[in-house]
Amino acid sequence: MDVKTTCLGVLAMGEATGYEIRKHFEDGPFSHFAEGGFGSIYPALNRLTADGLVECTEQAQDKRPDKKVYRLNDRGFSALLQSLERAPAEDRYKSDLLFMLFFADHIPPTRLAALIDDRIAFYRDKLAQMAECRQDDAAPFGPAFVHGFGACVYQAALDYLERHRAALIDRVARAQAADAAE
Amino acid sequence: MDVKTTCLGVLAMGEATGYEIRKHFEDGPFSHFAEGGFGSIYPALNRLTADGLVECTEQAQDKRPDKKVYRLNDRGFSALLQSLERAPAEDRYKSDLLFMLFFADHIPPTRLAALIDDRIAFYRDKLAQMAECRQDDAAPFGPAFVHGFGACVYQAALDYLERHRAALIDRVARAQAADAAE
DNA sequence: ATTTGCATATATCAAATCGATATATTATGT
DNA sequence: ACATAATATATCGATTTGATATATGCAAAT
Repeated sequence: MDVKTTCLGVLAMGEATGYEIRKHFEDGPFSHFAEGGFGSIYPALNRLTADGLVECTEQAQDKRPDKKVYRLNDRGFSALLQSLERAPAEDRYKSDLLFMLFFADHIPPTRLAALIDDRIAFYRDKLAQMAECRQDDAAPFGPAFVHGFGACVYQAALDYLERHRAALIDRVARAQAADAAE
Repeated sequence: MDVKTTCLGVLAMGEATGYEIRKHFEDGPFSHFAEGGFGSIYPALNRLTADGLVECTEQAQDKRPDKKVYRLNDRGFSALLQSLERAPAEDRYKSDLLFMLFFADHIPPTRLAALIDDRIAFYRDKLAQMAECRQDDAAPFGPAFVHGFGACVYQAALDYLERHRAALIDRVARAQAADAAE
């Protein structure tokens, strides 16, 4: 599922600029499972336009760069539906924090605490933010299902960190103290 | 955290070939939070060798390509510890399946069921596999903490799919039937 | 009996993506 | 007064992905 396809997905929810698509990847309902920076979004939109899957209207703005508003057309919507027929690739998860915590035994306990606390705060924020945006009843079921999945997984991650934080820090502190004493 | 650093991480657990590092990314204790194919691992190992962070011993094999066994040296270990001091990047999660399920309302219920069932089977396998590899008591705490985190999150994802599978499929089926009837 | 596929191993390369930077203006916070 | 964030597009080197090439042994299915 490349950036072109995820852009089609965002545009299926309504017209948007490249800048707005980026925001959807960061904050919106796509943020839990899609990604993409400007460096991939803008070329993708150019390509989609050239391939005739989206249409672009330039809107001049006072004291701002021109907006390029992209809109999905019928061929674009078909392309999106086709992408839903292919077998999904495996999920991909990458976490610097978990890599670091794997080597927790080599990290000072105070830093360990700071790292975990930051992530706890992050998950709390995320969950609070997600709790706010409840859907209206007429909404389609897909987005609600995916939203619920994201919330559920974030909650599990948060709970785990809160439940095991103290034990990890305590054990590492003891081990390091014993090691220093030799 | 680039592939060079994650390779250092794997090599900190013991010497390995590029091929074996790949397997660690796929199955081993790093698989929940690190990634990398041959196309990034082999260049990374060449680079690490050139930079003097790892050492390489070629082992000729009968009827097999030569093995290149890589081993972390002191400078390499220092580099790994230094990477633990930097601020971790945000986690990155990408899921084709969730993208597709976001548009569940456009997917036939039978396919929806197949997609979800496949993922349920995947999570069950993964969790069974993870349950097997228990650690010995003398092991460092970091790997156990990260292992527990992974298991906890996978379990939450599995539970969610099992609990909400039927409702999603049922609702989508009704909506599509109503839509077809017009 | 034979083909198909998987495991062992390294390597390369085009295409895709990332991450930082450039440009320009306004609004907001310190 | 000054710095930072937000709005908006664009580029570009560096990194990563995903597919393919090469070579062989072994096991399982046809």
